[in-house]
Amino acid sequence: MRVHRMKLAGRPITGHVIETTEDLPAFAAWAKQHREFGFDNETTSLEVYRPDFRLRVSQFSAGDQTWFLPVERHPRFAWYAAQTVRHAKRLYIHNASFDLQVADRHLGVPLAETFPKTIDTGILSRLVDSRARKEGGTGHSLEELTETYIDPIAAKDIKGSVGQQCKELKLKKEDYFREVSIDDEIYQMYSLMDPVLAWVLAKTLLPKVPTSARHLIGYEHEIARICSDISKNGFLLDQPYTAELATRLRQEEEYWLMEIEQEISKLDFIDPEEFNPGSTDQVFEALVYMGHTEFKQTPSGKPQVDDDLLEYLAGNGVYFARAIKEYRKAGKWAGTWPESFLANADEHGRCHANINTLQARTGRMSITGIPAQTLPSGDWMVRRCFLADEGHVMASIDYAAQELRMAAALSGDERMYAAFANGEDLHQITADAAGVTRKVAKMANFLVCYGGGWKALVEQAKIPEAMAKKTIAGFNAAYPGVAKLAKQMTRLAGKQGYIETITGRRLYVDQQRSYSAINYAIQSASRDVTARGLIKADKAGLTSFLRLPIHDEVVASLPLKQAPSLAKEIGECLRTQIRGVDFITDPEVAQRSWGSLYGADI
DNA sequence: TCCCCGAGCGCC
DNA sequence: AAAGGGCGCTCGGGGA
Repeated sequence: MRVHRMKLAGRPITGHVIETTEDLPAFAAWAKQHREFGFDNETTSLEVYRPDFRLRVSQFSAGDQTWFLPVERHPRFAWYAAQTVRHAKRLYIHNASFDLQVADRHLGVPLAETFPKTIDTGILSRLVDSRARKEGGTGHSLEELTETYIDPIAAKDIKGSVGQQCKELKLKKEDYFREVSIDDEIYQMYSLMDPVLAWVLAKTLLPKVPTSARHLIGYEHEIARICSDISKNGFLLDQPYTAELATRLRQEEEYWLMEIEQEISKLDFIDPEEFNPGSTDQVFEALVYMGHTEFKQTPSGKPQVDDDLLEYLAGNGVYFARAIKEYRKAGKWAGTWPESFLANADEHGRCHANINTLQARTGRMSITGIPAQTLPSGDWMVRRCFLADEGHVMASIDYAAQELRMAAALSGDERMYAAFANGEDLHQITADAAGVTRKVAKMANFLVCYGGGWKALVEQAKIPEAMAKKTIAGFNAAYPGVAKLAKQMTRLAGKQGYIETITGRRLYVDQQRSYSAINYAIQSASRDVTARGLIKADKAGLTSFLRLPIHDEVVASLPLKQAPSLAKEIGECLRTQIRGVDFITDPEVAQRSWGSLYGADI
């Protein structure tokens, strides 16, 4: 046994490092005396389901005592870690979705057993203040929370020591946790402190959750458990198709690169060998040499070379612009999607998305790993990479105009309410009121919910100022209740610095942008509509069919024969009513691939 | 060399 | 009066 004497906020902390099986009885005796533990794991990476992933250490703490079990050393260490997790009545964990999926997969303690007794400090932190640090909040990393709530010096030490060690060991940060020796003193002390911090943070944060949001604590843990189950399910990848797609896109990229070099070699000013078409600055320079002088500016004042500009130039016969556009697209598509899917797949060819259930400041979820919320929807080729399970077909269950319905529910606008109740076309109503096309009116409808104004509409719809102003005025005339709500919420946000959603969530709003309050209220409450739907679907025993939640949609893999009825059942679970407004869903069943919901024929 | 950030673009 | 909300990922560039 090795003992580390540490300090946190002036108080002594004793760290015990188990080295041999002879140390285990002391750990067992200590663990037996406690029912509440801070819990954490050190692993080789964050990708729990990759074949080369390993659990290295499990750490438990209670009060000022903390223990380090090097489970990679001996199966008995893992057994003791599993027993302690089982024996606990309460676990305090920072970002529990990760550690509990680790415990599920590598210690054999199922999510259904661990989640109900867990307090996740990541969840608490987001209920106290959902903002990232750069948005003016505390942030949500262990280091940031420690700095804010416990001990700034300890926080700095933690981060500093690992950073310094990386330099000393000549390791990149991403390699550190895999390569560092388990006997390393700094690694041990860093690891020993984490569960202590989770324990202290939990006790500190619990009373800081606003009263209105108290009831969300259990609810958010439930959602986190369901989404962990969905992550664990994984999404089957069509590996041959995906590999072929990646190759094809890289070939396209190569082709366009040669075309670009051709064009550049026509200029005397630039060496084609030196030219990098991925660099916005260099593309700008080349365009200037070619005689183009009109550029918009980016927010930081640099010349803007975006798709709009390239498209415009390509339309005017500038082949170089077209080549750059196609080159960019092919490279981005290959790298962001098919190649990353292949790299992410587990040994059964399944990709496990990492679902951050409270990522956005509005509480909206985000998904990494499979960046599911960013896949192209105008083209099926990327979604075609994913398949329903053997004997299954893909289904999508999405809400019809979820956010606009929320605008109706929150504002109580009679015209909007009636439009939904009677199945009228909301976009047409705005179009008629403003005397513009339905397409422009539709943009305006969404824009107003985003807190936007006529200027944004000019940009998006590419229409003259006067028409944009007329459209926004038309919207306000058609739905006066929404305009009134926007005004009210803006005023409230400006006055108290935050708003409270209909589910009780407190959302801080930047003073300079208090107009965004209405969007926060709509987006956040909409997120809770989907999240409540997930809970209902889970209670109905449908979680094993779910593959991804995507804002206002759930993607599922359903057994072929029961697919229509199961899709309908999921749809019923998601469906709800708020203040008399129906949140209806539209279940859709297609073929085997996700792409078949977007036009692919398989 | 590593890390962070802005620009750009994909989605809801 | 007007104010476009929320994400993830990649790349290049520049600072440490």
